[in-house]
Amino acid sequence: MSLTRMRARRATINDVADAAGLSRGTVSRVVNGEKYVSAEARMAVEAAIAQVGYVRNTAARNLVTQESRAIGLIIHEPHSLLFEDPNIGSILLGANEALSKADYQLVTLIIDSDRDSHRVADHLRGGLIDGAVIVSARASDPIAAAVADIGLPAAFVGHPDGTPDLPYAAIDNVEAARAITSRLLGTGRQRVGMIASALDRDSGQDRLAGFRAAMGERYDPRLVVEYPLYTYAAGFEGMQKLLRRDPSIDGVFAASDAVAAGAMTALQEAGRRVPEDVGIVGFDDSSWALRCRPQLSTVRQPAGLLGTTAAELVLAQLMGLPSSPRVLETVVMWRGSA
Amino acid sequence: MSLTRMRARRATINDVADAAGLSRGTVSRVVNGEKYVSAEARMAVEAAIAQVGYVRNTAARNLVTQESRAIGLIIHEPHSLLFEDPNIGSILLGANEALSKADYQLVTLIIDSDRDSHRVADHLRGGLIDGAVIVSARASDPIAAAVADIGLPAAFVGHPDGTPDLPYAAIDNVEAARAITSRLLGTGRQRVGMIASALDRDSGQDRLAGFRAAMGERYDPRLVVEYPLYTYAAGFEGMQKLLRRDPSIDGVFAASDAVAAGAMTALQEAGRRVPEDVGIVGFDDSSWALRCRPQLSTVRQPAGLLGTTAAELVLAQLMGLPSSPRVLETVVMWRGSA
DNA sequence: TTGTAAGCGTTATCAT
DNA sequence: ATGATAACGCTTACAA
Repeated sequence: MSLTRMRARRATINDVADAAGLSRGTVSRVVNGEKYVSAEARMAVEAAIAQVGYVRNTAARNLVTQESRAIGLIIHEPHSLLFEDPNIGSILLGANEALSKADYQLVTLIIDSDRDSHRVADHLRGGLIDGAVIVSARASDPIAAAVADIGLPAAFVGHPDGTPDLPYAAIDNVEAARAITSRLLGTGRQRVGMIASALDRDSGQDRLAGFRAAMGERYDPRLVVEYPLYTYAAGFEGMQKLLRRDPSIDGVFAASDAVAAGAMTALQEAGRRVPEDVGIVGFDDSSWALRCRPQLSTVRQPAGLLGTTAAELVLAQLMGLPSSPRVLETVVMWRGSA
Repeated sequence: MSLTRMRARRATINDVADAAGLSRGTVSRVVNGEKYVSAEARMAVEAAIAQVGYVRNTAARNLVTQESRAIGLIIHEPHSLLFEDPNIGSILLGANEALSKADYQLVTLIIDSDRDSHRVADHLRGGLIDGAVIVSARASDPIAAAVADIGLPAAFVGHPDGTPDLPYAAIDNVEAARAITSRLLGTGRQRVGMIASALDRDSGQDRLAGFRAAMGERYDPRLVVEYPLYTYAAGFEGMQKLLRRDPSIDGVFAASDAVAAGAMTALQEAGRRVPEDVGIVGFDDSSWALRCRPQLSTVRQPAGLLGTTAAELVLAQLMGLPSSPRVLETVVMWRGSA
């Protein structure tokens, strides 16, 4: 006595062909909307499809066509950033939009452990994906190797150094940081510091470098504090530390809006007025910026466009076109916080 | 004259077999780490693999094994929520953790247009995925149909009604809303209102129902305002509206922490002290809660666990185990805002 | 322990 | 316009 199978075998193209009294070839042509099928054949096939409940097996199709029409987007962020950083959502949506338009499926793969890292690398190698957009890769992890391994068309968002020679979509963090710091200086501040973050990433390093460049002679390492992540908490603690180090501080560049928001809270709790007593500027022009009171002066980073551009970079490679790095414009948004 | 092909054909298992002087079968056994291969054969194969640069084609493998060891996570959120709602990141990470442990690859599919909706549905149907976790499906969209179509093992996060009879991982929004509203009432407030949101979703409806239940006789529809999204902006505007409607309002339940944060800002700009003049409570215990001054009293929603549980629900189905809805505990976090 | 060969469900080429 | 038939790259009985 045997148990009844719960789920019936999926109908194949053969079942359709049989039901329609036609060949597999014809069925395939109908399914793919090709020319050269008679109206009657088409109708017969369509009826048969409905009758047997056929849906095409994409895996089999991919095997023969040698493409998947899917692009991976790999996110490798520290746990907390997935929550705090609004850019990443915009990047995702931007990439999705570009790919959707080209009729590619975006599949997002997240890396949150070594195990993930290897599994994702295998996924890339396996031919399940035609290309990849890589958000914040670590130079060391297996992803870069996998991409190189099989010459997978890929592009970075951002521009970590030490990574393979791939096209990227990025902004000029040093120039943008220099610009907003100069503007802050332009309000007449005498003692300006920075809450730097994520120095293990190119963006973190570059923003610090830009700050330093703008400060020139006035740069004082004692007025710079460093935190590993672009978080509200980093800003809050960082500002308290700066205040302790030099109570006369009257300006601060925070490495991101989240950091700036934390700093503003710390400042206000310490009884300093913003922007009268201390001016504060951020980076990103994320939703944080408008939420602060006063609203944040910051650098607008075109997060969505970064995603879109990176996606287009891999699309270009897929079409055999040359694709080279693209650096996008940023603009200083001057509001009430400085 | 013909152009040189840029990328060489990928090595197949046949190439390895040839290079090693062994059969495909043996190579396959080595690759899959099976028993019954001699040490010398294994070494020869490994050498050959390295020599020809072989990586197995997963699509082909999936075709024959009839599984992909991948689970889709479908996110269908209005644009803005992907940025404002921190829960979704937690859900993602939670699901990923559970699947990673079971050696499944989580692939996140996002839906941001009708076009996406259909493409994703095809992706599900195509056999590229063994199961799906669905975050906030609309009852109407093609996803539910696709899942039903082929009987794909799936589970919801949350519990939209009108959706097919699938297991889900959710919290009891009405009970939780009732609980925190009661607590707010317990502080002696006389005029308490609500900023309701997302009434097109089960969570939005249920939170309103819970509020209403807690208010009983005291429920006054004039003290309830509604907004489509759980956003800071909704809270800000909603609070202003409530204040206009009844300046004597002294308590408010916001449908989410983001909403509560907006409300708090509006209150403070209007010169009301929190919690002295008006008490405010939120929902989620997201990172917003600790960011507010005073910190938010709110309902802790175990977002990560929701993701984990939903993932386990589909894993169970994959193993042929029964899987039934699971409702997770929430707890009231009482802090300074009321 | 290893080799052989039959699929997995498609698409694509070539006759007809 | 349609039908055979050969791939696509792999796993897996079954035989040896």
